[in-house]
Amino acid sequence: MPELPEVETVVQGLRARLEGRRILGVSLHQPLIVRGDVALLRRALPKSRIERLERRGKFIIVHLEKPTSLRARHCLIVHLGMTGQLFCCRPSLPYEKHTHVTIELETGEQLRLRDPRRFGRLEVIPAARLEAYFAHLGAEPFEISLAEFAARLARRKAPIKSLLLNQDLVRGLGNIYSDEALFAARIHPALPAGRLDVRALRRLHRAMQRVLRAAIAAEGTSFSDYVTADGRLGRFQYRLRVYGREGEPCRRCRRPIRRLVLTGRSSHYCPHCQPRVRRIVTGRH
DNA sequence: AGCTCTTCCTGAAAGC
DNA sequence: TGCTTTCAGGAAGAGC
Repeated sequence: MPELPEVETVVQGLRARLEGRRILGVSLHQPLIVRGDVALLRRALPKSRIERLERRGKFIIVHLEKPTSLRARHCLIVHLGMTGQLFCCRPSLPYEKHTHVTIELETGEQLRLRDPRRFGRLEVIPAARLEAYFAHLGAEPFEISLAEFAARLARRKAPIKSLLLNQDLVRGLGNIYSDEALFAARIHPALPAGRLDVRALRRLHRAMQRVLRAAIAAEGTSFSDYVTADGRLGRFQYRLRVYGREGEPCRRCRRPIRRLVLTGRSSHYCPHCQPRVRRIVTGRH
């Protein structure tokens, strides 16, 4: 599942092959992957030059220079959903199933978007609408201060795990890195966020940044479909402490990792290393 | 406003 | 063995 480290790895890998290059054309094999104005996408991409790539949370933003055929600058926005792959390849590479979009580049290469589960999206918007488009998104995990992080979680009653997944607070964490950050900070995923004390908040703020940096250094976690921009696998799956390890021994205390469901998402944790500091009323049982 | 549930989609895994 | 059912999850939108 592409989360911040996977998206960052893809963006870094694509920069050298895309920035400064011109787009020749675009083919939509599965138009349903496109959100918003499909006609605009078909108009804006051909003949545009790619100025630069940017990541915001789990979104990829391709900034396009203004082609002579259009009045304004535009941006291509890509979200990889949970099985999306965005990669450069030679045109001779056979089309894999679920390849939805092909973008032809002046270099002779192709930029392809493949996404078996189709939770991803592709959209072109005028550059002037970019900030409004992302207005709801929370802060970057590497930019948010501890004070701001604490303020956003204060008095919230939802489980801390659920709020880490909420992109409006902090952007970029998904199920894997939320679980890993909570383990590293020794915080139980079901704990209401507002009950975290200052020390727990500091541990979580640090753990979140440390886990994400380590995952970026390892080029992400290849758990299901994720590959880098060159089609290689990430390496962080070998360093996961709790995610996907239900029943296996905790790497710290050797007790079995458990799994519980919070707001429809599985949470992996160690009951011993991540104790409930106070009794939680869950409303279940 | 805050929180939870549902929906979209496919393939792998579990169940019978 | 082979078919059917269940499950996984990001984020938008509905509902409470």
